[in-house]
Amino acid sequence: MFVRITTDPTRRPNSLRDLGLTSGSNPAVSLSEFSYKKGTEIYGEKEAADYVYQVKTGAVRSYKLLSDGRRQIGAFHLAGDIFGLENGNSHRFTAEAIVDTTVRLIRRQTLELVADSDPVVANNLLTMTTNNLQHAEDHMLLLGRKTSLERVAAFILEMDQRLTGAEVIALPMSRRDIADYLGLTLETVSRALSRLHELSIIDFIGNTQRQIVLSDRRKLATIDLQG
Amino acid sequence: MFVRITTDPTRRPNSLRDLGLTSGSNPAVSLSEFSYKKGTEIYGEKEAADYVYQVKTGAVRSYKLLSDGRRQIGAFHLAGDIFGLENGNSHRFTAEAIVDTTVRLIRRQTLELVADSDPVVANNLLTMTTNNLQHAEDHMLLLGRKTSLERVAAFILEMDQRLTGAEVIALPMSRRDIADYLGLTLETVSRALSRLHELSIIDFIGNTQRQIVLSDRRKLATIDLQG
DNA sequence: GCCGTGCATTGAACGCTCTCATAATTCGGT
DNA sequence: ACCGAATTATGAGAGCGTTCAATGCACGGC
Repeated sequence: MFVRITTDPTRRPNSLRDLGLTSGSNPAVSLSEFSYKKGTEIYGEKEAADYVYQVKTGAVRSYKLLSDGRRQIGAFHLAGDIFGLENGNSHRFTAEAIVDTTVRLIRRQTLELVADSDPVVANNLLTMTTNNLQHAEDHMLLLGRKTSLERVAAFILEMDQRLTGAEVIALPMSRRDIADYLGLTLETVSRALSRLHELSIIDFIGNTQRQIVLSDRRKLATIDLQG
Repeated sequence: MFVRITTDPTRRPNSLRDLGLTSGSNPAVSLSEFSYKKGTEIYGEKEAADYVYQVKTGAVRSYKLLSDGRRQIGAFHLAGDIFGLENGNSHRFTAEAIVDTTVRLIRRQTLELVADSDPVVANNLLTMTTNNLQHAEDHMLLLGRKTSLERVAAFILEMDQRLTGAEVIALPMSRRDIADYLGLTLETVSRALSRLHELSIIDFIGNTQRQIVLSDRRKLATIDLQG
Protein backbone atom coordinates (compact mmCIF):
# COMPACT_ATOMS: atom_id res chain seq x y z
CA MET A 1 0.00 0.00 0.00
CA PHE A 2 2.61 2.51 0.97
CA VAL A 3 5.78 3.26 -0.85
CA ARG A 4 8.95 3.58 1.10
CA ILE A 5 11.83 5.21 -0.72
CA THR A 6 14.94 5.98 1.21
CA THR A 7 15.94 9.31 -0.22
CA ASP A 8 19.34 10.87 -0.01
CA PRO A 9 19.04 13.26 2.94
CA THR A 10 21.73 15.57 1.61
CA ARG A 11 19.70 16.40 -1.46
CA ARG A 12 16.89 18.92 -1.29
CA PRO A 13 13.65 17.19 -2.14
CA ASN A 14 12.28 18.84 -5.23
CA SER A 15 10.10 16.27 -6.85
CA LEU A 16 7.23 14.13 -5.75
CA ARG A 17 9.54 11.15 -6.01
CA ASP A 18 11.83 12.85 -3.55
CA LEU A 19 9.00 13.11 -1.10
CA GLY A 20 9.17 9.36 -0.88
CA LEU A 21 6.50 8.58 -3.43
CA THR A 22 6.65 7.26 -6.92
CA SER A 23 4.04 5.92 -9.25
CA GLY A 24 6.50 3.78 -11.14
CA SER A 25 7.22 1.37 -8.35
CA ASN A 26 3.73 1.17 -6.96
CA PRO A 27 0.50 1.48 -8.87
CA ALA A 28 -1.47 2.16 -5.68
CA VAL A 29 0.02 5.62 -5.48
CA SER A 30 -1.56 7.56 -8.27
CA LEU A 31 0.37 10.32 -9.94
CA SER A 32 -1.99 11.94 -12.38
CA GLU A 33 -1.31 14.72 -14.80
CA PHE A 34 -3.38 17.74 -15.63
CA SER A 35 -3.00 20.74 -17.89
CA TYR A 36 -4.06 24.33 -17.37
CA LYS A 37 -4.33 27.00 -20.02
CA LYS A 38 -2.50 30.28 -19.56
CA GLY A 39 -4.21 32.46 -16.98
CA THR A 40 -6.48 29.79 -15.52
CA GLU A 41 -6.83 29.07 -11.83
CA ILE A 42 -5.45 25.84 -10.42
CA TYR A 43 -6.92 26.38 -6.98
CA GLY A 44 -8.27 29.33 -5.02
CA GLU A 45 -7.38 30.71 -1.63
CA LYS A 46 -9.36 29.00 1.13
CA GLU A 47 -10.35 26.12 -1.14
CA ALA A 48 -9.93 22.63 0.27
CA ALA A 49 -6.36 21.43 -0.18
CA ASP A 50 -6.98 17.97 -1.55
CA TYR A 51 -3.98 17.75 -3.86
CA VAL A 52 -0.31 18.51 -3.94
CA TYR A 53 1.11 19.66 -7.27
CA GLN A 54 4.36 19.55 -9.15
CA VAL A 55 5.04 21.65 -12.23
CA LYS A 56 5.93 19.40 -15.14
CA THR A 57 6.06 22.14 -17.76
CA GLY A 58 5.08 25.79 -17.56
CA ALA A 59 4.97 28.19 -14.64
CA VAL A 60 2.60 29.07 -11.82
CA ARG A 61 2.04 32.11 -9.58
CA SER A 62 0.74 31.91 -6.00
CA TYR A 63 -0.84 35.07 -4.67
CA LYS A 64 -3.04 36.71 -2.10
CA LEU A 65 -5.48 39.53 -2.80
CA LEU A 66 -6.74 42.39 -0.68
CA SER A 67 -10.42 43.20 -1.03
CA ASP A 68 -9.67 46.22 -3.20
CA GLY A 69 -7.65 44.18 -5.67
CA ARG A 70 -4.09 44.77 -4.51
CA ARG A 71 -2.16 41.58 -5.15
CA GLN A 72 0.91 40.08 -3.55
CA ILE A 73 2.52 37.15 -5.29
CA GLY A 74 4.24 34.98 -2.71
CA ALA A 75 6.10 32.69 -5.06
CA PHE A 76 6.58 31.57 -8.63
CA HIS A 77 6.62 27.83 -9.26
CA LEU A 78 8.76 26.64 -12.16
CA ALA A 79 9.37 23.25 -13.76
CA GLY A 80 10.06 20.70 -11.06
CA ASP A 81 8.71 22.80 -8.19
CA ILE A 82 6.17 21.38 -5.78
CA PHE A 83 3.38 23.69 -4.65
CA GLY A 84 0.04 23.55 -2.91
CA LEU A 85 1.41 21.50 -0.04
CA GLU A 86 -0.57 22.56 3.02
CA ASN A 87 -0.63 21.36 6.57
CA GLY A 88 -4.04 22.82 7.31
CA ASN A 89 -7.14 21.92 5.35
CA SER A 90 -7.25 24.79 2.92
CA HIS A 91 -4.98 26.62 0.50
CA ARG A 92 -3.55 29.90 1.71
CA PHE A 93 -2.88 31.22 -1.80
CA THR A 94 -4.58 31.27 -5.13
CA ALA A 95 -2.54 29.46 -7.77
CA GLU A 96 -2.76 30.32 -11.47
CA ALA A 97 -0.99 29.08 -14.57
CA ILE A 98 1.18 31.90 -15.93
CA VAL A 99 1.55 30.13 -19.26
CA ASP A 100 0.09 26.86 -20.51
CA THR A 101 1.13 24.48 -17.76
CA THR A 102 1.10 20.77 -17.07
CA VAL A 103 1.24 19.53 -13.50
CA ARG A 104 1.57 16.19 -11.81
CA LEU A 105 -0.68 15.80 -8.83
CA ILE A 106 -1.12 13.50 -5.92
CA ARG A 107 -3.86 13.18 -3.34
CA ARG A 108 -2.81 14.93 -0.18
CA GLN A 109 -4.40 12.21 1.91
CA THR A 110 -2.11 9.66 0.31
CA LEU A 111 0.90 11.69 1.23
CA GLU A 112 -0.27 12.11 4.81
CA LEU A 113 -0.92 8.44 5.28
CA VAL A 114 2.56 7.62 4.07
CA ALA A 115 4.08 10.33 6.22
CA ASP A 116 2.38 8.94 9.30
CA SER A 117 4.12 5.62 8.93
CA ASP A 118 7.35 6.67 7.31
CA PRO A 119 9.63 9.07 9.20
CA VAL A 120 11.67 9.72 6.06
CA VAL A 121 8.65 10.95 4.15
CA ALA A 122 7.48 12.94 7.16
CA ASN A 123 10.88 14.56 7.38
CA ASN A 124 10.81 15.42 3.69
CA LEU A 125 7.50 17.18 4.19
CA LEU A 126 9.06 19.17 7.01
CA THR A 127 12.08 20.00 4.86
CA MET A 128 9.89 21.26 2.04
CA THR A 129 7.85 23.39 4.40
CA THR A 130 11.08 24.74 5.87
CA ASN A 131 12.33 25.63 2.39
CA ASN A 132 9.12 27.54 1.76
CA LEU A 133 9.50 29.27 5.11
CA GLN A 134 13.06 30.28 4.35
CA HIS A 135 12.01 31.75 1.03
CA ALA A 136 9.24 33.72 2.71
CA GLU A 137 11.63 35.00 5.37
CA ASP A 138 14.10 36.23 2.77
CA HIS A 139 11.26 37.80 0.85
CA MET A 140 10.08 39.69 3.93
CA LEU A 141 13.49 41.34 4.10
CA LEU A 142 13.23 42.25 0.43
CA LEU A 143 9.71 43.65 0.73
CA GLY A 144 10.33 45.48 3.95
CA ARG A 145 13.74 46.96 3.42
CA LYS A 146 15.11 46.85 -0.13
CA THR A 147 14.95 49.57 -2.77
CA SER A 148 13.28 49.00 -6.12
CA LEU A 149 16.61 48.45 -7.88
CA GLU A 150 17.73 46.00 -5.22
CA ARG A 151 14.46 44.11 -5.49
CA VAL A 152 14.67 43.74 -9.24
CA ALA A 153 18.34 42.73 -8.98
CA ALA A 154 17.41 40.10 -6.39
CA PHE A 155 14.64 38.87 -8.67
CA ILE A 156 16.93 38.40 -11.64
CA LEU A 157 19.49 36.63 -9.47
CA GLU A 158 16.78 34.33 -8.12
CA MET A 159 15.51 33.49 -11.58
CA ASP A 160 19.04 33.01 -12.85
CA GLN A 161 19.64 30.51 -10.10
CA ARG A 162 16.38 28.67 -10.59
CA LEU A 163 16.27 28.62 -14.40
CA THR A 164 19.71 27.12 -14.19
CA GLY A 165 21.56 25.72 -17.14
CA ALA A 166 20.19 28.22 -19.57
CA GLU A 167 22.37 30.93 -21.00
CA VAL A 168 19.40 33.25 -21.24
CA ILE A 169 16.82 33.82 -18.54
CA ALA A 170 13.49 33.20 -20.22
CA LEU A 171 10.94 34.77 -17.94
CA PRO A 172 7.46 33.31 -18.22
CA MET A 173 5.83 36.12 -16.27
CA SER A 174 4.83 39.67 -17.18
CA ARG A 175 6.16 42.89 -15.70
CA ARG A 176 3.00 43.10 -13.65
CA ASP A 177 3.61 39.68 -12.16
CA ILE A 178 7.16 40.65 -11.29
CA ALA A 179 5.87 43.88 -9.76
CA ASP A 180 3.31 42.08 -7.63
CA TYR A 181 6.00 39.69 -6.48
CA LEU A 182 8.39 42.51 -5.54
CA GLY A 183 5.85 44.88 -4.01
CA LEU A 184 6.27 47.46 -6.77
CA THR A 185 4.35 48.73 -9.80
CA LEU A 186 5.03 47.41 -13.26
CA GLU A 187 6.37 50.83 -14.30
CA THR A 188 8.95 50.78 -11.54
CA VAL A 189 10.03 47.28 -12.55
CA SER A 190 10.36 48.38 -16.15
CA ARG A 191 12.42 51.40 -15.18
CA ALA A 192 14.70 49.30 -12.98
CA LEU A 193 15.26 46.81 -15.79
CA SER A 194 16.07 49.67 -18.18
CA ARG A 195 18.48 51.02 -15.60
CA LEU A 196 20.22 47.65 -15.28
CA HIS A 197 20.46 47.58 -19.05
CA GLU A 198 22.03 51.06 -19.11
CA LEU A 199 24.50 49.86 -16.51
CA SER A 200 25.50 47.03 -18.90
CA ILE A 201 24.43 44.42 -16.38
CA ILE A 202 21.67 42.79 -18.39
CA ASP A 203 20.74 42.52 -22.06
CA PHE A 204 17.48 41.81 -23.78
CA ILE A 205 17.46 39.46 -26.71
CA GLY A 206 14.92 38.55 -29.32
CA ASN A 207 11.74 40.45 -30.09
CA THR A 208 10.30 40.02 -26.65
CA GLN A 209 11.53 41.71 -23.50
CA ARG A 210 11.26 38.54 -21.45
CA GLN A 211 14.53 37.01 -22.53
CA ILE A 212 17.33 38.37 -20.41
CA VAL A 213 21.05 37.74 -20.61
CA LEU A 214 22.90 38.31 -17.38
CA SER A 215 26.09 39.97 -18.62
CA ASP A 216 27.58 40.85 -15.26
CA ARG A 217 26.46 38.60 -12.47
CA ARG A 218 28.99 40.00 -10.03
CA LYS A 219 27.91 43.59 -10.52
CA LEU A 220 24.29 42.57 -10.13
CA ALA A 221 25.14 40.84 -6.86
CA THR A 222 26.68 44.03 -5.50
CA ILE A 223 23.47 45.90 -6.26
CA ASP A 224 21.38 43.40 -4.32
CA LEU A 225 22.79 43.89 -0.84
CA GLN A 226 23.09 40.75 1.17
CA GLY A 227 22.94 40.35 4.91
CA MET B 1 14.57 7.65 27.45
CA PHE B 2 12.02 9.41 25.29
CA VAL B 3 8.81 10.92 26.40
CA ARG B 4 5.70 10.15 24.47
CA ILE B 5 2.81 12.46 25.15
CA THR B 6 -0.27 12.06 23.05
CA THR B 7 -1.26 15.65 22.52
CA ASP B 8 -4.67 16.81 21.48
CA PRO B 9 -4.29 17.25 17.72
CA THR B 10 -7.04 19.85 17.56
CA ARG B 11 -5.10 22.25 19.74
CA ARG B 12 -2.32 24.35 18.29
CA PRO B 13 0.93 23.37 19.94
CA ASN B 14 2.24 26.41 21.72
CA SER B 15 4.46 25.08 24.47
CA LEU B 16 7.34 22.70 24.63
CA ARG B 17 5.05 20.29 26.42
CA ASP B 18 2.76 20.44 23.43
CA LEU B 19 5.59 19.40 21.22
CA GLY B 20 5.48 16.10 23.00
CA LEU B 21 8.10 16.78 25.60
CA THR B 22 7.98 17.50 29.26
CA SER B 23 10.54 17.58 32.00
CA GLY B 24 8.04 16.81 34.71
CA SER B 25 7.32 13.29 33.66
CA ASN B 26 10.81 12.35 32.57
CA PRO B 27 14.04 13.63 34.03
CA ALA B 28 16.04 12.51 30.99
CA VAL B 29 14.56 15.31 28.95
CA SER B 30 16.15 18.44 30.27
CA LEU B 31 14.18 21.67 30.18
CA SER B 32 16.56 24.31 31.43
CA GLU B 33 15.87 27.96 32.02
CA PHE B 34 17.95 30.94 31.13
CA SER B 35 17.60 34.68 31.49
CA TYR B 36 18.66 37.44 29.14
CA LYS B 37 18.93 41.10 30.00
CA LYS B 38 17.13 43.66 27.88
CA GLY B 39 18.85 44.16 24.56
CA THR B 40 21.12 41.11 24.72
CA GLU B 41 21.46 38.57 21.95
CA ILE B 42 20.05 35.09 22.45
CA TYR B 43 21.53 33.75 19.23
CA GLY B 44 22.90 35.21 16.04
CA GLU B 45 22.00 34.63 12.41
CA LYS B 46 23.98 31.70 11.00
CA GLU B 47 24.97 30.44 14.43
CA ALA B 48 24.54 26.74 15.06
CA ALA B 49 20.97 25.97 16.05
CA ASP B 50 21.58 23.75 19.05
CA TYR B 51 18.57 24.78 21.12
CA VAL B 52 14.91 25.48 20.78
CA TYR B 53 13.49 28.21 23.01
CA GLN B 54 10.23 29.10 24.67
CA VAL B 55 9.56 32.50 26.17
CA LYS B 56 8.65 32.11 29.85
CA THR B 57 8.53 35.83 30.62
CA GLY B 58 9.51 38.84 28.53
CA ALA B 59 9.65 39.34 24.78
CA VAL B 60 12.03 38.59 21.92
CA ARG B 61 12.59 40.01 18.43
CA SER B 62 13.89 37.95 15.50
CA TYR B 63 15.48 39.94 12.71
CA LYS B 64 17.70 39.97 9.65
CA LEU B 65 20.15 42.74 8.78
CA LEU B 66 21.43 44.05 5.47
CA SER B 67 25.11 44.90 5.35
CA ASP B 68 24.38 48.62 5.62
CA GLY B 69 22.34 48.19 8.79
CA ARG B 70 18.80 48.09 7.48
CA ARG B 71 16.85 45.74 9.70
CA GLN B 72 13.76 43.62 9.11
CA ILE B 73 12.13 42.05 12.14
CA GLY B 74 10.41 38.86 11.07
CA ALA B 75 8.55 38.15 14.27
CA PHE B 76 8.04 39.06 17.89
CA HIS B 77 8.00 36.22 20.39
CA LEU B 78 5.86 36.75 23.48
CA ALA B 79 5.23 34.70 26.62
CA GLY B 80 4.53 31.10 25.67
CA ASP B 81 5.89 31.38 22.12
CA ILE B 82 8.43 28.91 20.84
CA PHE B 83 11.22 30.26 18.67
CA GLY B 84 14.59 29.25 17.27
CA LEU B 85 13.20 25.99 15.89
CA GLU B 86 15.18 25.27 12.73
CA ASN B 87 15.23 22.38 10.34
CA GLY B 88 18.65 23.24 8.96
CA ASN B 89 21.72 23.47 11.09
CA SER B 90 21.87 27.21 11.67
CA HIS B 91 19.60 30.03 12.76
CA ARG B 92 18.18 32.19 10.00
CA PHE B 93 17.50 35.16 12.29
CA THR B 94 19.22 36.95 15.10
CA ALA B 95 17.17 36.79 18.30
CA GLU B 96 17.39 39.46 20.99
CA ALA B 97 15.63 40.03 24.28
CA ILE B 98 13.45 43.15 23.93
CA VAL B 99 13.08 43.39 27.71
CA ASP B 100 14.53 41.25 30.50
CA THR B 101 13.48 37.81 29.40
CA THR B 102 13.48 34.29 30.76
CA VAL B 103 13.35 31.36 28.37
CA ARG B 104 13.00 27.63 28.69
CA LEU B 105 15.26 25.75 26.37
CA ILE B 106 15.70 22.24 25.10
CA ARG B 107 18.44 20.64 23.07
CA ARG B 108 17.40 20.47 19.47
CA GLN B 109 18.98 17.04 19.12
CA THR B 110 16.70 15.71 21.82
CA LEU B 111 13.69 16.97 19.96
CA GLU B 112 14.84 15.44 16.70
CA LEU B 113 15.48 12.06 18.23
CA VAL B 114 12.02 12.02 19.69
CA ALA B 115 10.49 13.20 16.44
CA ASP B 116 12.19 10.37 14.56
CA SER B 117 10.45 7.78 16.64
CA ASP B 118 7.20 9.53 17.44
CA PRO B 119 4.94 10.58 14.57
CA VAL B 120 2.92 12.80 16.89
CA VAL B 121 5.93 14.83 17.86
CA ALA B 122 7.09 14.94 14.25
CA ASN B 123 3.70 16.23 13.21
CA ASN B 124 3.79 18.90 15.89
CA LEU B 125 7.10 20.12 14.54
CA LEU B 126 5.54 20.33 11.09
CA THR B 127 2.53 22.18 12.48
CA MET B 128 4.74 24.71 14.22
CA THR B 129 6.77 25.29 11.08
CA THR B 130 3.54 25.68 9.12
CA ASN B 131 2.30 28.28 11.62
CA ASN B 132 5.51 30.22 11.16
CA LEU B 133 5.13 29.93 7.39
CA GLN B 134 1.57 31.20 7.51
CA HIS B 135 2.63 34.19 9.57
CA ALA B 136 5.41 34.98 7.10
CA GLU B 137 3.01 34.68 4.17
CA ASP B 138 0.56 37.10 5.73
CA HIS B 139 3.40 39.44 6.55
CA MET B 140 4.59 39.42 2.94
CA LEU B 141 1.17 40.75 1.93
CA LEU B 142 1.44 43.46 4.57
CA LEU B 143 4.97 44.45 3.59
CA GLY B 144 4.36 44.34 -0.13
CA ARG B 145 0.95 45.91 -0.46
CA LYS B 146 -0.40 47.68 2.61
CA THR B 147 -0.21 51.38 3.46
CA SER B 148 1.42 52.64 6.64
CA LEU B 149 -1.90 53.11 8.40
CA GLU B 150 -3.03 49.64 7.40
CA ARG B 151 0.22 48.13 8.64
CA VAL B 152 0.01 49.81 12.02
CA ALA B 153 -3.65 48.82 12.33
CA ALA B 154 -2.73 45.23 11.51
CA PHE B 155 0.02 45.34 14.07
CA ILE B 156 -2.27 46.51 16.87
CA LEU B 157 -4.82 43.88 15.93
CA GLU B 158 -2.14 41.20 15.99
CA MET B 159 -0.86 42.29 19.37
CA ASP B 160 -4.40 42.56 20.70
CA GLN B 161 -5.00 39.00 19.66
CA ARG B 162 -1.75 37.67 21.07
CA LEU B 163 -1.65 39.60 24.34
CA THR B 164 -5.09 38.26 24.94
CA GLY B 165 -6.95 38.59 28.18
CA ALA B 166 -5.54 42.01 28.95
CA GLU B 167 -7.74 45.06 28.74
CA VAL B 168 -4.76 47.15 27.72
CA ILE B 169 -2.19 46.22 25.13
CA ALA B 170 1.16 46.56 26.90
CA LEU B 171 3.70 46.70 24.12
CA PRO B 172 7.18 45.59 25.14
CA MET B 173 8.82 46.94 21.99
CA SER B 174 9.82 50.43 20.89
CA ARG B 175 8.50 52.41 17.94
CA ARG B 176 11.69 51.52 16.11
CA ASP B 177 11.07 47.82 16.64
CA ILE B 178 7.52 48.20 15.39
CA ALA B 179 8.81 50.14 12.38
CA ASP B 180 11.38 47.49 11.53
CA TYR B 181 8.66 44.87 11.80
CA LEU B 182 6.29 46.79 9.53
CA GLY B 183 8.85 47.97 6.96
CA LEU B 184 8.42 51.62 7.96
CA THR B 185 10.35 54.28 9.88
CA LEU B 186 9.66 54.97 13.53
CA GLU B 187 8.34 58.43 12.63
CA THR B 188 5.76 56.98 10.30
CA VAL B 189 4.67 54.52 12.99
CA SER B 190 4.37 57.35 15.49
CA ARG B 191 2.30 59.41 13.09
CA ALA B 192 0.02 56.50 12.31
CA LEU B 193 -0.56 55.85 16.00
CA SER B 194 -1.35 59.54 16.54
CA ARG B 195 -3.75 59.35 13.64
CA LEU B 196 -5.51 56.32 15.11
CA HIS B 197 -5.76 58.22 18.38
CA GLU B 198 -7.31 61.24 16.61
CA LEU B 199 -9.78 58.86 15.01
CA SER B 200 -10.80 57.70 18.52
CA ILE B 201 -9.75 54.15 17.74
CA ILE B 202 -6.99 53.79 20.31
CA ASP B 203 -6.07 55.49 23.57
CA PHE B 204 -2.81 55.76 25.43
CA ILE B 205 -2.81 55.29 29.16
CA GLY B 206 -0.28 55.87 31.88
CA ASN B 207 2.94 57.79 31.50
CA THR B 208 4.32 55.60 28.80
CA GLN B 209 3.14 55.47 25.21
CA ARG B 210 3.40 51.72 25.13
CA GLN B 211 0.12 51.00 26.86
CA ILE B 212 -2.68 51.08 24.36
CA VAL B 213 -6.39 50.65 24.84
CA LEU B 214 -8.24 49.47 21.79
CA SER B 215 -11.43 51.53 21.96
CA ASP B 216 -12.90 50.54 18.63
CA ARG B 217 -11.78 47.16 17.43
CA ARG B 218 -14.30 47.09 14.62
CA LYS B 219 -13.22 50.40 13.16
CA LEU B 220 -9.60 49.30 13.38
CA ALA B 221 -10.45 46.13 11.49
CA THR B 222 -12.00 48.14 8.66
CA ILE B 223 -8.76 50.13 8.35
CA ASP B 224 -6.70 46.96 7.99
CA LEU B 225 -8.13 45.57 4.77
CA GLN B 226 -8.43 41.83 4.70
CA GLY B 227 -8.31 39.50 1.75
C1' DG C 1 -2.40 43.16 -44.99
C1' DC C 2 -4.96 45.55 -41.52
C1' DC C 3 -6.42 46.43 -37.15
C1' DG C 4 -7.47 45.40 -32.30
C1' DT C 5 -5.44 43.84 -28.10
C1' DG C 6 -1.97 43.09 -24.79
C1' DC C 7 2.48 44.13 -23.08
C1' DA C 8 6.36 47.10 -22.25
C1' DT C 9 8.68 51.54 -22.19
C1' DT C 10 9.04 56.25 -21.10
C1' DG C 11 7.68 60.91 -19.49
C1' DA C 12 5.49 64.17 -16.20
C1' DA C 13 3.47 65.23 -12.02
C1' DC C 14 1.80 63.79 -7.66
C1' DG C 15 1.97 62.00 -3.01
C1' DC C 16 3.16 58.87 0.61
C1' DT C 17 6.79 57.88 3.29
C1' DC C 18 11.42 59.09 4.51
C1' DT C 19 14.89 62.26 6.17
C1' DC C 20 16.30 65.82 9.00
C1' DA C 21 15.54 68.62 12.90
C1' DT C 22 13.67 70.03 17.31
C1' DA C 23 11.23 69.59 21.47
C1' DA C 24 8.96 67.14 25.12
C1' DT C 25 8.74 63.33 28.04
C1' DT C 26 10.26 59.19 30.23
C1' DC C 27 13.68 56.08 31.90
C1' DG C 28 17.79 54.52 34.23
C1' DG C 29 21.65 55.18 37.14
C1' DT C 30 23.76 57.38 40.98
C1' DA D 1 15.92 63.83 43.55
C1' DC D 2 18.92 64.83 39.85
C1' DC D 3 20.73 64.39 35.34
C1' DG D 4 22.20 62.25 31.04
C1' DA D 5 20.44 58.99 27.76
C1' DA D 6 16.76 57.04 25.37
C1' DT D 7 12.24 57.32 23.51
C1' DT D 8 8.46 59.57 21.30
C1' DA D 9 5.99 63.22 18.94
C1' DT D 10 5.72 66.51 15.44
C1' DG D 11 6.95 69.76 11.77
C1' DA D 12 9.21 70.92 7.30
C1' DG D 13 11.14 69.54 3.22
C1' DA D 14 12.93 66.05 0.04
C1' DG D 15 12.81 61.91 -2.63
C1' DC D 16 11.49 57.45 -4.23
C1' DG D 17 7.99 55.08 -6.14
C1' DT D 18 3.27 55.68 -7.79
C1' DT D 19 -0.20 57.45 -10.78
C1' DC D 20 -1.65 59.09 -15.04
C1' DA D 21 -0.78 59.37 -19.80
C1' DA D 22 1.17 58.61 -24.34
C1' DT D 23 3.80 55.84 -27.46
C1' DG D 24 5.86 51.79 -29.51
C1' DC D 25 5.91 47.04 -30.59
C1' DA D 26 4.57 42.13 -31.10
C1' DC D 27 0.99 38.98 -31.91
C1' DG D 28 -3.40 36.98 -33.46
C1' DG D 29 -7.87 37.16 -35.93
C1' DC D 30 -10.33 38.15 -39.98
